[in-house]
This record gives sequence, C-alpha cells and structure tokens, in this order.
Amino acid sequence: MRKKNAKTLDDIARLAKVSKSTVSRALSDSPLLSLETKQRIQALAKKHNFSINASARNLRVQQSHTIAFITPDCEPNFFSPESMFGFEILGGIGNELRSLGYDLLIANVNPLDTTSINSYFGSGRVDGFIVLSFQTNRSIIEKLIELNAPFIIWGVPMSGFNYCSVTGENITGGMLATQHLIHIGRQRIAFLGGPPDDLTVQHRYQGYENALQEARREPVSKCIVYGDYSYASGLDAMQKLLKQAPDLDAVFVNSDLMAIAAIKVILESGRRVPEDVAVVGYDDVSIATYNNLPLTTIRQNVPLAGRLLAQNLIHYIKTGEVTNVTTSVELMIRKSA
Amino acid sequence: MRKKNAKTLDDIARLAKVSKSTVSRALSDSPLLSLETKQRIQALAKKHNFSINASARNLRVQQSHTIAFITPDCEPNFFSPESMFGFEILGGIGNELRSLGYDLLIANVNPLDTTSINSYFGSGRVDGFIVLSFQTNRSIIEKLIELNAPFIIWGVPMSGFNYCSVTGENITGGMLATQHLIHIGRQRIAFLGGPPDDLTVQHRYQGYENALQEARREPVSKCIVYGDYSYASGLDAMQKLLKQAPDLDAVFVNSDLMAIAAIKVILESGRRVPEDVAVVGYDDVSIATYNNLPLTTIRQNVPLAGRLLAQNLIHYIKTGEVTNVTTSVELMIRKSA
DNA sequence: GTATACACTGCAATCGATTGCAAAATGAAA
DNA sequence: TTTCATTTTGCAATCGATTGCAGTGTATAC
Repeated sequence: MRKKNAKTLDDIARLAKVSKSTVSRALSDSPLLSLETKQRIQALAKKHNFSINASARNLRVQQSHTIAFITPDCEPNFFSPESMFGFEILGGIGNELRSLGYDLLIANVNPLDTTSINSYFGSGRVDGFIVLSFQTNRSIIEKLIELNAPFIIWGVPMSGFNYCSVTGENITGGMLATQHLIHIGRQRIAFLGGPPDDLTVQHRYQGYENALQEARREPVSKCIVYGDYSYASGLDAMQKLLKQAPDLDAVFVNSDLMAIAAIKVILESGRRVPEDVAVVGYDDVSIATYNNLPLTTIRQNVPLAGRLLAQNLIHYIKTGEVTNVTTSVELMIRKSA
Repeated sequence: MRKKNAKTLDDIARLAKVSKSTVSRALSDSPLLSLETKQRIQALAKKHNFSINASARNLRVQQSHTIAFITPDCEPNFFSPESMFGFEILGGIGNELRSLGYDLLIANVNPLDTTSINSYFGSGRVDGFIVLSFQTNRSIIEKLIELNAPFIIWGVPMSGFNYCSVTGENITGGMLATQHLIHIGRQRIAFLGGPPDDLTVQHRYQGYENALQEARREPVSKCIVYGDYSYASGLDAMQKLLKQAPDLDAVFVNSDLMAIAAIKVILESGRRVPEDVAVVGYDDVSIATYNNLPLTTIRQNVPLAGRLLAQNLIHYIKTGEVTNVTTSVELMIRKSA
C-alpha cells in the first residue's frame, strides 16, 4: 500500500472534504480552526507526504524565506584555504537559519560588479544577506546599503553607518595573545596583522598595544607588518619581519594560516619554534590543530558566531532593530608558544 | 536624478507603453519581438534596474532554478575539516550553476531522518540535488531514488542503480601512488584506506594491488588497514599498522587529512618521513600544501569535478540522460614521498 | 482595390497558497 | 421557537510572470 503524494492544497482539501482555505490554515496552525479538524488535516497531509509549494507561498506572502551568504567572486576565491574561517562559520549559520525556517543560498558576487546583488534582492530571491567583512568586499557592503537591503556582517561595521554586525572581541583577543607572550618571558614581540585598513585588525593591534603598555613597553614600528590573510602574504610578511628585527623572539599573527606560513619562514631561517620565536595565531581553524606543530592561537567561537549572525539578521528583518554584538575569545595554548 | 526602481512587469509595461506580455518577451529575448522594441524595453528595464520576480516566475514555470548541495547533518559534521574536500568542490559547483542560470542552496539533511528532503523537493523548492557519496549518506541516496528526484553524486554509484555520477579515476589514483612508492625503491608498502565498503576505496585498493602485481609483488593483509577519513581514525589506523608491520617503509593513505595524522604517528614512533617511511596522500586539498612537510599526494581535479557535477545534473534535469563520467588524477610529488 | 501572408503585440487564463470578509453552523439565552 | 453571539468554514481576490491564441497592422502580390 503506497500512499500517493498529494501535490496541492486542493488535493488535500478534496480528500479532507474541506476547502483549501481550511487546509492552509491547518498547516499554518491557525487559531481559527477547531483542534479536531486541524489535527485531522495535518495527519492527512503527513500521510500523503504533502509539502506546500514554496514558490506559490513566497509569491503570496512576498518573502523568500531565504538568506544569501555572500562569497566574493575573486582571487583569492572564497572557496579557497584563505577562507577556511568562512567555511567553518557556514555550519553554524546554516543550522540556525534552518531552525528559524529559512534556507541558505550561496551567492557568488564579484566585488567589482555588484549588480548581481540586485538580481538576488530586487527579484525577491532572498530576504537578506550575510557578509564577512574581512574580505575584499567593502563595495558589496556599500551596494547593500544603497539598495537598502537587510544584511549583517561578521566584523566591525564601518563608522558612520548603522547596520547589524557580529564580531569577536578583537581588542581582548589582541591582549590575550600578547599577554601570554609577555607572560612566557618574551622581550621582543612582533605583530603580523591582516589588512591595516580593516577595523578588526586595528582593534587587535590596539589590544597588542594595550598589553605592551601594561608591561610598560611600547610597540616598535619595525616589529609591525601586515599581510592580507593569505599564506603567501604570511611568508612575505614574516621574511620582512626577520629582516627588520632579527632579534624578535615572538610574533602575534592575525590568522592561523598566516601563522603557519610564518612558522615555515622562521624554521627555514634556522630558528626554532617556540624556543627561539614563539608564535600565536588567530581564529583556531582546523589546521591550527592538525598542523605538525599545533598552534597556540586565539579561538573565536565560530559556531556561536554563525548562529548569532543568523538570529540577528532574521530579527532585524522582522523588527527593523539593528544589533551589534561581540562574541568572546579564548586563548588556546598548544605548542607554538 | 535617481532612477526609481520598477517593481513588476506592469510597471515597465506602463513606462514602455506596451503590454506586460511584450515586456516578458523582451526580457526573455523572445524571437517574437522586433529587435527594436526588444532593445528599447531591455534598456528601460536596465535603467530602472528591474529584476524579474523569482517566486512568480518559478510558480508559473514550475521550476525553482535552484540546486541543493546536501550536507549531512551529523558528526563529524560536513562543515568540519573532515570535509575540506567537500568545501573545495563547492566553489566549482557554485560558479558553474550560476553560469547555467541556477542558484545553489545548502541543504542540511540528517541521514537518520531523510524526510527533510521531501520539504526541499516536494515543495518545488529545488530542482535537483548534489551529494558527496563518500560521506555517511547512503540513506540519503536511497531516499532520493525513492522520491525519483534528480540528483548526481560525487563517487562511484551503487551497483544495480542507474543515476548520474562524477568520480575521479580511483584505480589510476591507486596505481600512480603505489607505482611511485615502488619507483623510489620501497619494499613494504602499506595501504591505509577510507571505509572499506566504499566502492571508491575498493577501486583505490585495486589500483594499489595492480601496481604491486606489476612489480611481481602481492598485497599482505597485515599491511592493509582502514579508517573513516577522519583525523582521529588516521591516528588509530597508523598505530595499528606500525604494530602489525613495524618493518613497513611506505604507506598509501586515502586522504590528505589521514595522511597528516599518519605522519604524526610515524614521527612520534621515532621514524623519519620520508627517509624511513614514505607517505602518499589523496585529494590534494589545501592542507597538503600548507603542512610543514608538504605532502606527496594524488591530486583530484576538484574545480573540474565541481563544474561537471553541475553541468551533468542540469543536463539530466533537462534531458533525462544519465551520465557517469570520471575525471583524471595526477601525482603531485612534494616532500613526504 | 482586394486578398494573402507575415510580423508584432495584447488579452486573459494559469501556476498554488494566503487572507479579509462573509456565510454557515453551533450553542445559549429569551 | 426565535434571536443573538460565537465558533468554524468557505468564497474569491490577490501576488507577478508566462504563454496559447486571437487580433492588429503592414507589405506584397494579384
């Protein structure tokens, strides 16, 4: 005995001998129906494993119940190791969206041509966007503002604008890392940052500076270099650092991938890690653990961040209330420092 | 002067002083219209940056123009390092789908409760599915078959069924790896596989066996162990291997992540890599390169695989033609063997 | 001038679910 | 039995784009 699948509300209505309005109300758990009919219809729908037509529903209620996660379409591509962090955050986002009744769409957008955002939002294809601000997508954020589209970013919002965000406690992160290096007796602690115009990076730098000042020290400019989060830039930056300040004995790096690159350079220079140069990374993505020399790093609570991004975006869509929250960070002590 | 955005076909129709049928035809580049009106309307639409309502269109044409990429909702989660491979393949899939006019949805499905697949397919939410078969999702594939939903897998199809697939040349991969180890003079070559009931793994084993036989050798059972692609299982399996066959001088591992785990165990046992034990991985995901000891591995053409998955699935949806293609693999010689 | 063909364009039905409003059913009170 | 209030259900319009068919207009041939 196989139950045939019902296709539309009308099919179920016919079977239940009611109108399709009633079926619609039963499935959306409307208080207008008697409990009895509601349950009867719900059971029937389940039996014929009926599921409501998404396009029709979306058309009628003028919502897509879909959120786009924006991945910049450029080199280095989002779907590359450089964005391992982005990958790991997707899990939390997806699960939370699902439990809120939303779907997750992957939207590839070229930062140099943001018109495709129109085709997602203007078409009613998606109700909102999630963007990682640490990538090359300032132009994307500007476009979203221009379109007045609901969105939320992971990172520190640009000043002068008012939109939702979730970000780690970057100042605290910078302090924890630096304090740890001071605590284990390091004298010359370098800073290898992400892009210097990124507010996130500036906050981490500020934490670094605060920790040094706490210990009555000052940052030294030749110990400060920047990369762009890529492996290659980590190699370059660390080489530069060793040239400028050969006497450094520690470095705080703004991402795990760059930290791994830095370690490679340090080892190749004949120094040992952590004995000669201690290294602290940032993010605690998977490679931090799997690296031959497990990385001491600042852990961001990535799954939580994903959930918060989803929750707060939906909250904004429903209420218009802008939220800016931060998530805590934690020092993970392993082998590299 | 800001151009106001037109919301519907009617808006544009009014502006162009034609009917909405004509606008619809102009935007879909119908041959029924004169070139002149077509261009006039297209320009107008662009100027008012109009984009067609997706729900309405999808409702009318009874297609969603959306493909779901299924991620099993279980531990180890898809969005974890264990699936770095899956992550890297997403890029190719997304780009290709986009150029074919389809969107990419991330669908989290619990392999123990596949009813959610209904809510994606039965609701017309998506037109088809892409599944990675090397994960714990046999039940998902069975559900898709039962629903008669269009789908394509990455991996070797279950025998007795007829559905689309794309897979790497696993036999060749196994041979290339093993031949290389023989070529560099290794005498006792172990095999550390993925799940033994996975056809992909069986093919790789067959390649391993073929290569040995070519060299007039035979596989030895105590040199054959299996894991489940996770880092932890790689540690376990390698420990077992060293216990069973302490005299081994090479191992062919079925994934890069397990290979990195294996290297860790080998080093901790006091042996050197590659001097005492050579290691060849599989997949060539990013960690293979970034590992302190860059991995010699079998490269799968992942971006190509993604594109093929997208192309062949859409082809199947449109024509009903089942395709089973394989993509070539390549030996990447680095430091570990 | 009329007939015929052909190129364009518009009308109106349609996809399936939602929801304001009206109608029917039920129960209680008079 | 009638009336009124309340609960429950149904009618029909609506969301926006597509498309078969019919209608208009123009050009060519007779």
